[in-house]
Amino acid sequence: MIRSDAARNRAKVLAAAETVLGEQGLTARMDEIARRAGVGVGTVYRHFATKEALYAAIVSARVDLLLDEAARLRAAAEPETGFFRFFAQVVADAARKKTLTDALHSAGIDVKAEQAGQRTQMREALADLLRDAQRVGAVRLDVDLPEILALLRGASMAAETGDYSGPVIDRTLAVLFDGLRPLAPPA
Amino acid sequence: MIRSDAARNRAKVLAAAETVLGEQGLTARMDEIARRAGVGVGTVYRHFATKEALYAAIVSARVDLLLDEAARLRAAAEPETGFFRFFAQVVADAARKKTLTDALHSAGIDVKAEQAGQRTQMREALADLLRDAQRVGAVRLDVDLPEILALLRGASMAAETGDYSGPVIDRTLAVLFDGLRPLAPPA
DNA sequence: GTACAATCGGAATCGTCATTCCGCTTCAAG
DNA sequence: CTTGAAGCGGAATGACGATTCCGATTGTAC
Repeated sequence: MIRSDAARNRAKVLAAAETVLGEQGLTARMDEIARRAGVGVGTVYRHFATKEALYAAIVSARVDLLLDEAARLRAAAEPETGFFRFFAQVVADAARKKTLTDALHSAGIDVKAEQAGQRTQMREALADLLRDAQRVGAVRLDVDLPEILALLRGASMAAETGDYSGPVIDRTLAVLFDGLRPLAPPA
Repeated sequence: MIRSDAARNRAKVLAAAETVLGEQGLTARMDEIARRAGVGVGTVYRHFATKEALYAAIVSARVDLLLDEAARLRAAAEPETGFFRFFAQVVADAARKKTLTDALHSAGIDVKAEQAGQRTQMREALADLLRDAQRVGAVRLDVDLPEILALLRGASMAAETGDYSGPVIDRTLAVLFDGLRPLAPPA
């Protein structure tokens, strides 16, 4: 039987962590997270073995949501827009909260099995959407997944760190998307 | 009179720091820098008050080089290509070494006066090159500096953190540049 | 060659967290 | 209502590194 207070506290910790990590990223202190959850540090550690584990739990949940969104877009069978919508979705998500997945990664912190799996899934989801879009001529044929990943990462990181207004993000994406469309009929 | 050994050591420290910080970024330890410079930590501190100061000195030098390049491109009076060349130059520089300017910034470390000045200069250099390119129709008119900065930051950060091969970077930039070109004559 | 100030090197210090520990409290089964 | 187990709070611990300190060196001026 799971104690009711334990469940409640776990939820409070997750919520607080999502907020604090979203605001301060990896530099946030465990004390701060505990404080905002209205709980002692010990309690945080009872639920999550380590700062990294707590972080992973949060990121993982967000990635799952994005993967769902990808599946939904794919099912909608609108290959002309699905890819672009998903791309925009990811960037919007990054803008909302500091994910710092890349910071984590570049900091050399090991990517755990679960995360590796998600990474693969994300990659596949993008590849699928991209292929669909290319099939119907919505995206030029001479781009491949690596370029897409680079563009998506770049856009996400910029959105994450910078302090851009919505309109700027929209215009930035517009430029990117135009670049991805098929070239005008060559001379 | 500046002692000859002091000058020599300062140079050694700078060189080592450029290498080490370039490889490991901000997480590099002062001991490591000292060791690679073949010098004691105390010596490092005699020349640079703080890790941040050392870091700033290096970044500052690199930015100056980029600013020179911008001026040179502007003087070359080839408005069609200057902007694009500079953009590619910055990204290539980021790919070569971890600048981590943004990491620094997002870490909340104060930007000193000198750096603020360089930031402004960089901004102006880009604005100039952009204006020139737009004047001759090499870049679409509905993009402005903020979007350019977002794109440049995104591309640089992706290049910095990721492990992309040269060809991928080239294709990525190609997409970006195509997106920045004037739209094909509307229907 | 001598003297003195500028430098050195690197051990010791200090501060900052993540993580651990443990006596106290609270839940829920009987 | 009683009791044992699970959970709690938060002080204490431990590691890691930046920065400081100071006796030993070394460069330069005279």
